[in-house]
This record gives sequence, structure tokens and C-alpha cells, in this order.
Amino acid sequence: MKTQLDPSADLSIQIATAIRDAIISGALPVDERLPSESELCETFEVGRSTVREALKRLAAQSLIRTQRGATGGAFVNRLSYADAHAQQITTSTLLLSMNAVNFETACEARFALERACAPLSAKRRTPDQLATMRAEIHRQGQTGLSDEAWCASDVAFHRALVDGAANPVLSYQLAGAVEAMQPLMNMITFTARSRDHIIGLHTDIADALDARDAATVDQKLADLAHYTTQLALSVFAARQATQKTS
Amino acid sequence: MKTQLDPSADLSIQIATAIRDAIISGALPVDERLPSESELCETFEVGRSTVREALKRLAAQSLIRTQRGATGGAFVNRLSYADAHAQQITTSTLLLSMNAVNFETACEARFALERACAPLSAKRRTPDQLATMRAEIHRQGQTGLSDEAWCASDVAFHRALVDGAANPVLSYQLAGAVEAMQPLMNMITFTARSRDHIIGLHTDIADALDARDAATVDQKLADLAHYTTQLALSVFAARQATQKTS
DNA sequence: GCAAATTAAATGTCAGACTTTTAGAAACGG
DNA sequence: CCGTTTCTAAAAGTCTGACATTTAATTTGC
Repeated sequence: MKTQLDPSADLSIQIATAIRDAIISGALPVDERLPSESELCETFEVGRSTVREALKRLAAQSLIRTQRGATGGAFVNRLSYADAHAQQITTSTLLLSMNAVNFETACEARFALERACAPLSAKRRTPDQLATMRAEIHRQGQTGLSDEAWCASDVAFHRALVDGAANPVLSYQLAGAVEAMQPLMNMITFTARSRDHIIGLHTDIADALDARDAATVDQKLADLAHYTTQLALSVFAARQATQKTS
Repeated sequence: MKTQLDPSADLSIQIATAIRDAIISGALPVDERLPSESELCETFEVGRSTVREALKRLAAQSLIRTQRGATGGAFVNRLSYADAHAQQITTSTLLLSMNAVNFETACEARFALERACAPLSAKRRTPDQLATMRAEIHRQGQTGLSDEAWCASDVAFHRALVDGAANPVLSYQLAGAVEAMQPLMNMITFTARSRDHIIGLHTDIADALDARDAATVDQKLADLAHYTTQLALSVFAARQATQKTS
């Protein structure tokens, strides 16, 4: 792990990189304990704060965890799907909000990914996941549901669909994308009429999954993608018109 | 941004979280300069090392960048697709290597995602991207190509296919998945016979994209997924048999 | 008016002390 | 001999103060 450091660049970055490389390459296996901070100081011949800043960088990426106390120290962390999922959501959310990705692009990506797991979900979905979808559809039909609650339920519905594919790698990638889009979706006002239409499509999707009819699931997801995009465009257009008159 | 800190938990984590929330919520816009370290010390009433460790955590996630000198400081970073892409690859790679995701699961996810952008790529691929694919196919046909070089070319081919969808959100998500799988693919020995078969499928895919024939692209990707999975399984089985005899 | 030197502000690094947490060892008592 | 309590040591977390380095703005000198 020891590498010569270039004093002209930031030391804590170099140390973090060296340790990260050791972890990624497998030289430091999961749950292996790193040397203590003092030992790392001697190894790299730097001050303790420098070592600590390097370790914090790694901790921020969930590559290590630290534990205080006598047998404590820094340990190589087994990256959990939950950790990866959280990072994915943060990254995707920031990417969407900071780069002015237009709604169409985000929507297209989301539904393209979701359609990718439709056939798998049709094959493997459990009765439990179907029940979750039905429950969310029922909730979506309730009057007086706020736009936020509506969107949250929408996410839960699609999350169940994705989980139905029973592929954790797909779930982690996709659920991140779906949830990252929620802030964008929250900006849309869903009228009672548009809600009814979406609920209809959701019902069709659930029915098709029930019947393990992959083609119909795919078709209805495509319809939903098209409808959502059109709806968003009209809502944004209307909002822009309002702003001009005011 | 100022929030009361709980002295029982780690201060640097709380400070990092507070600033991160401010960034994600948009309270701190892109390129906004954070208060200097000394000012943050006073705001949160902690020592400078604590503030610095918090900032390093954020820097590790590309949420901020720091600049030295008179007009320096920490600035809210505009997350670039390149940054997001790099993080995605690291996360996905670790997830696959640390969680004993079996090859079938990873492969299934990868091709499911890739098939998701096949129809878009068929519609939008540029002549340039087609040329890249043809070039990689040509390279793959050369004799004496190492397994690593073969896999790298394979990644480049699929990357061009994904980029053909002309959706940056899809590119970032998918290219990460494709590249994260490369270490797993590198573990497979590709015989001349299997290479020929894959090259044939690649050619079919390129031809179908050329003709903007989405259905055939999808079909050939499915074939490729199936073939790759079978090939991997047989390679792993053969390796296991060898180990038993030794 | 332009170039060089100075200054000031900011991050990066270091050293040392202290605090807190924690597991294990030692002492104690039944 | 066993269980409980106390002590101890190791380690991360925090604080303070100092110095180094980088960089832009300011001042100075010509």
C-alpha cells in the first residue's frame, strides 16, 4: 500500500487514493482492519490530521467504517446495497438538479430502464409485490391526496415493479433513478383527471403482471411514459404562460 | 444552514450532513462560495479540524471543490457527468466484488439495461458511433489480442451503443454498469471460437443499428446475453473441475 | 504606466494535548 | 471458582496554536 507521495499535490488525497486502490484491488479484504492512525502517520510520514482527512474521504464513500475504543480502528466496509442505493440517489438527484436535464430526457431514461426489467418482473414478481402495487393503486384513488403523497405512492408502486425483477443489481440502479426523479415529478400538479388516467395504466400494469404478460406490461409502461411526458410538457407550458401574464 | 449539533454523535458528520442538505435543497447554489473554515468554526462552534474533516467528506463526493489562496475557499461543485460516472463505476465495482453477486445476476442486469436503450440507439445513433463500433469489431477480429484487450474493446463497443441513445442520464447509468462488469468479464478466457461467435453477434448488432432496426438489435442483444451467460458458466465449471483434480 | 515586491487571506500540514469510547485485564468479593 | 466491579490501555474524536503554501490584490519603485 505504501507509495511515495508527491509533496506538491495534496497529501490527504494521495493517501486516500492509495488506500482506495488497495481496497478496490482486493489487497485489503472486507472487514480487514487498517493500521491505526498513528501507524499510518509513520507509514506515510505525515501528520495525524492529514491521515484523518484521508480516512474521512474514504468514510464518505462508505469504503471504510471507523470504530472507537480499544479494539477500534478503521475497517474495510462491505458495501451494502442500501449504501450504494443512497449514494446513487444523491448523485442522480444532484445531476438532475444541477445540470438542467430537461424533463423529457430524465423521463425517457427512467422509463427505458423500467421497461428493461418489465419482462423479468412479469416472470418473477411475488404475490406480495403484486399486493403492494394494488395497495398503492388503491391509495392513489383516494380523494384529497396531496401531490407529494401521490408522488410518493407512485414511487412505491414502481419500486415494487422493479423489485419484482428479483435482481438486486437492477433494483439498486433503477430504484435510484426512479427516486431521483421524484423531486422533478413533485413539481407537476396532477389534476384529478390525469390521476385517473395514470391509475388506469397502473391497474393495467398490475393486471398484466398478474397474468405474467410481459408484452402488455411493456406496452402500458410505454403508454405511461408517453402520457407522463405530455402531461409534464403541458403543465410546464401552462406555468410559463401564467408567468408571462403576471 | 446552522443547526444545533448533538455532542453525543460525531460532529464532523453532522456538519457535513448540514452542508450537504443545504446543497441538495438548493439553498447553496452551484459555484456559491461556502464560508471560510474559520467562519464555519464560529458558526458551528467547533474546532477547525472538525470543520475540515466535514469538508473533506463533501469533497470526496464531489459536492464541493476547494481552492487555495487569497480568493480561495470551498465552492459548491456542479456535478459533472464525468464525476457521476466515476462514482458510479467505483460503487458498482465494489458492490459486485464484495457481495458475491453471481455472474448470472450481473450479466442479466447489464443486458437488461443495455436492451433498454437499444430502441433509442437504433433511432438516434450517429454515423460516428457506428464507425466506432465497426472499428472495435475489426479490432476484436485480430489474432493475438489478449483477453484484457478483448474485454476493453468489448466495453468500447457497448459504450458506443449506449451513447447512441443520446440520453446522458442513460449513458451515465449504463456505462457505469457495463464498465463495472469488466473485471468479472476479464476472469473469463475467451477462446477463438467464442470470440468469433461474439464478433458475429456484434456485427449483426451494428448492421441492425445501421438499418435502424430496433427489433433485431434487441433480439441480438438477447442472444448475446444468453451466449455470454452460458459461456461464463461453462468456463467457471471447467475451472472448478480443474481445481478439484489438483 | 508598468513591473516588481509586499501583504493578506485562505487552505494545507504539523505537533501536542485533551476527551471519549471501548474492550480486556486485574482486583475484589461471594 | 465464578461473577462483578474497577482499572487500564488503545484507539478515534476534538481542540488549539503554529507554520507552510498558494494566490490575488495592493503597494511600491522606477
